[in-house]
Amino acid sequence: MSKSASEPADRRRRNPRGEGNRLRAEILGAAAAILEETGDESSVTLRAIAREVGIAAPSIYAHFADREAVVDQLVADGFAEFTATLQAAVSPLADPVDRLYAGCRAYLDYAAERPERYRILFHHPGVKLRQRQIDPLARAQGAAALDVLVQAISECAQADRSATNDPFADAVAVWVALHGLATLLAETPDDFPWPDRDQMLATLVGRIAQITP
Amino acid sequence: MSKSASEPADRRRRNPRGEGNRLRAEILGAAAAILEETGDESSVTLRAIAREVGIAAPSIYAHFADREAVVDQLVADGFAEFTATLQAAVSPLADPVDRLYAGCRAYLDYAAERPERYRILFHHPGVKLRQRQIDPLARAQGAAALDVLVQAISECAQADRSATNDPFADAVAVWVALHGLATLLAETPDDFPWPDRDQMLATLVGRIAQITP
DNA sequence: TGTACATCAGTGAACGCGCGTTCACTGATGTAC
DNA sequence: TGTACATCAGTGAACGCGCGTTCACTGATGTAC
Repeated sequence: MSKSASEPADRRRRNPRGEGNRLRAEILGAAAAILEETGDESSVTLRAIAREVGIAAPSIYAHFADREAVVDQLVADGFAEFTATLQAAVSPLADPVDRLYAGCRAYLDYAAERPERYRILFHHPGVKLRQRQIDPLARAQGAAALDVLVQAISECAQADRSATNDPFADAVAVWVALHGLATLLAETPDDFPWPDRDQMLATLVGRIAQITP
Repeated sequence: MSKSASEPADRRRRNPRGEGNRLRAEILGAAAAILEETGDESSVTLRAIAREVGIAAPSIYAHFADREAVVDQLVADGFAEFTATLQAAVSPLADPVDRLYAGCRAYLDYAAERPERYRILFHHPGVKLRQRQIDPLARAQGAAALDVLVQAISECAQADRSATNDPFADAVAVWVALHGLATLLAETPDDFPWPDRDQMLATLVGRIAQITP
């Protein structure tokens, strides 16, 4: 009916000349949606993406070299988003202990809200994939995410709020614990008797980073 | 050549009447091998299993209802094996702190030696799978594995070697940390600057379970 | 001991499906005149 | 302003593949007599 030319939801209207990137973004969005809905990376097929977007499958090749390239971009974008989320959670706070806990909470929240998106950041199925070059940008983003924890713990130590004498090792330990908690929360049967989330965080983060009470 | 009748490696000799279970075991072994080699559950196909064992694919249906049943059995057997490994590591030791650390070390060793086998214990890809009934036996085995940690920490507390006042919550926290460490050790790039494994264990287990020095 | 026969572990061909990818193409859009 | 044309975003048919699963079957094994 109403074919108002500027309607952004007016989907299958072909994109004007310079704006091929609109389709590119739609492809990535559809891929992310399928990943989250199915909970299975192997369900993110070019044909499923094309169905979701409403295009023909070969149209994707104008924007990505192959299926692998789409998934790689999903991982790269996910790392950027994840790291930005952590940094945004930490930056407005002044107290170093508050910053540490806020970063950890943001970590768990991200994993809870986008469990599959989170998962693909740290799991690359298939031996061949694991031997493939890891995108250096994604790598840097991952390092930046870990650095949020390293910095927070260092600040705690400087403010005499942490007894750590190896902030990096302790940040890695906190990361390990957060990763375990994030993934197991998503996999555990509904009736598993999880302790309270904040008690859990206090146990894991507070004790591992040796936060003084 | 030598067709010595009792040769166990004499593969494609048809099994005698009552021993159809021999093929069943071969199927599971092949499935486990494929899983570990490819690092990808979706590579464990009935046809791949049949190729590996040296049978026709439909032969599998005499022993399993469908592909799903094979993977389910892999998970169930994995849980039994994993739990038995933990218990075996703990049982010969007397000192409660030694028992706790031995259990944790066995946990990490199992995950390092059979990374994919370990992974499928705690990750069920696909939303539908996650809604499927979890095998009650596997569930009980999982609870028994966690119980190794709960008992060890309780014993530490009773021997005044741990300051915990909630052994279950602290055992869950240790489990979370072990799971995170086990999975991240397998996924991290080769040049990631991991702290020493025993330092890592001391940090995670010692601090979380509040082991007194 | 010898023979006929029932059992049942395993087979081979076939099905329909969804996939990634290729290829030659179409037709709306923007531009040159 | 009007028309011819080049561009290029997106198409539709087709390919070969590996998959799960079905079906009617085969033929070695063990047993009954």
